[in-house]
Amino acid sequence: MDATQIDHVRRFTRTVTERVGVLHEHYLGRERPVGEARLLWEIGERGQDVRRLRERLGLDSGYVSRLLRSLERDGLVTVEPRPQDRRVRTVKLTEAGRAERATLDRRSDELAGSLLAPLNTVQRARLVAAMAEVDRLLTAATVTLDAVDPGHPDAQHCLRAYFTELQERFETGFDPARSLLPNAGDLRPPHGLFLVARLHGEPIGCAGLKLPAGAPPEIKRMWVAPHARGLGVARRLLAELEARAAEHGRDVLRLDTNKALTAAIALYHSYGFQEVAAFNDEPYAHHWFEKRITRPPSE
Amino acid sequence: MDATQIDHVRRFTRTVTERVGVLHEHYLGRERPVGEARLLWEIGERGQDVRRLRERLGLDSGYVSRLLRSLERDGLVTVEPRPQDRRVRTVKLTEAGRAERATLDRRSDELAGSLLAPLNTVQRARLVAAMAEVDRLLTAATVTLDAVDPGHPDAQHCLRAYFTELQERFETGFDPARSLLPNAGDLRPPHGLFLVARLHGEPIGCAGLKLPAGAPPEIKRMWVAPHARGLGVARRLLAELEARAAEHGRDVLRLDTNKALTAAIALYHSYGFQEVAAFNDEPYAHHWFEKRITRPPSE
DNA sequence: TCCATTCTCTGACTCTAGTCAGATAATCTG
DNA sequence: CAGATTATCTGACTAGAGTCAGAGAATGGA
Repeated sequence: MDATQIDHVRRFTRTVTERVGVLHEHYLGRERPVGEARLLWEIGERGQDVRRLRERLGLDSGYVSRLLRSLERDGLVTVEPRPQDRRVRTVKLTEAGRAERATLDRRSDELAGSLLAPLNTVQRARLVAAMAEVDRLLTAATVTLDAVDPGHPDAQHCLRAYFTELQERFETGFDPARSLLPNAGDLRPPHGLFLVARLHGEPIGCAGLKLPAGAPPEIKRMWVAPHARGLGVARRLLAELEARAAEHGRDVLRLDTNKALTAAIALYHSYGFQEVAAFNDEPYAHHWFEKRITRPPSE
Repeated sequence: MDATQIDHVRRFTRTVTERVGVLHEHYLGRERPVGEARLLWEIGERGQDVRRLRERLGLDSGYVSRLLRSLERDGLVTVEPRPQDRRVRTVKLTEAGRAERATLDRRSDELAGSLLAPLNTVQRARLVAAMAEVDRLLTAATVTLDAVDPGHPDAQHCLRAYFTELQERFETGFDPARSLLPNAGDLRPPHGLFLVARLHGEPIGCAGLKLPAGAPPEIKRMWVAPHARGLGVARRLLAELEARAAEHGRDVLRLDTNKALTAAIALYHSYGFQEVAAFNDEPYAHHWFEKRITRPPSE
């Protein structure tokens, strides 16, 4: 990370906070305080639990409560206990609330328009492309990787989604019980580990590492949610597993995969894996890969 | 401006305000309120007039005064009347103020670093490049063009800078009195007009249009400050003059230029001007251009 | 010289945004 | 069923950010 990079980022944050920040206030913070507007937005068309709102916006419970009272007074929302659990309260937009949210929506469009308006067609296209790139990479930078127990709800969520996807994509279908790793529970220390990738707290990907005694470690159950693809999450998962395997003193990494998973196969190649002869009799595998582990790539 | 462009911009502002905005608060708003920090930053190493600070930050005079008192109490700045005009007060950083500003500076670097940290080398390079592009184009979008009297201080500033530059770049030097337009005062209605481009209120470029009765309008005195080049300001000035000439019912636009101004010549070509035979005897001109005016390009 | 103007400051406000310490009600656990 | 836990609410605060109406000093112009 060199000084000119830092300098560019600083210029960027300065320009953006000045230009976008100021306009943001100007367009969105007009007749409604920003806190209420954010809440109104986050409630969404279909309603939300108060608890979730608090989590999503990272706000104090008392504060949210007060904001909701204010929105309620203005007739924009209704707050009611959830029938199944009357401690939890659910917020819904009223007709007026929906209308207010729609104007916020329109303001957002106006803001976007005002940023583009002074530019000519070529500049606009470039700005939009650059913004999409910044958006994508900043989003990628907020993805966190954590080792969790394979039984953790987030891990289970990813595994279920993974199995469903395999079921759809393999020509033979997929039944985890017939695979060589029927039980993901094996992917916990000391026999392995399991990583979950999260974006804004939501699980969006996973990868497991099997650490058999006396045999090379194997990558298993790697998956990234469709909406999170293109962020480099899979590559980060690979790098993290490689680093962890190295920490365990291992010097080679293995994996097997199905011919239907073309994107994954391309990733393994580009990440430095070499195709090798079958080293197990996984019924769903068509390709086997191996990579010698060095120190984790210094950055 | 289509819907997917708007959508990309909206995603961008959302991601950026969430990620950059939050970190900004976290890193910069620590021991000092944001208002004071901004002020401290804007004072700069060499001191500033209070009036200028107010203008730059767009703050109420009472508010700035209060912020300065607070910084003064903390021993970070000294405020003194300016000897020439004792109404105006000038703020200077003390040693402690300079130190505080340096820590803000370091925090800014840390913020930038934290944005880049989770990414790998390739992603970093891409993010930085995209940020530089966004920065450049958002800056370009904040440039304003206004018709002013050629005698306006901002116009005079640009003309002086323009003449100085020509003096340096023409092999023969340049003396405005020997040119065909000795007096820029002719570039005011009804015989012409004069545009000034400004960025954050500072003049960064200009262009004049001569509207002689019975002859095609001519572009004169077009200049963009070196630090503002690459923002498409010259192109915008051309487009604006073209539109104004069209409003005056004119259907052709002319200009002459010196062979030393290669970038300008390239711009004229790419903007649709055709080189023509000399239509005047401007002593400093080597090339003469003409363009038929249509309706201003619709965007 | 006097009056208008410019620049800054002070006092008295307002509104957001948010924190913190309980109180209360519903639900879960043993 | 008692006690712990969870989800929400209320009251009492604080700090930041800014507005507005003058007051007062210095300066410029007729």
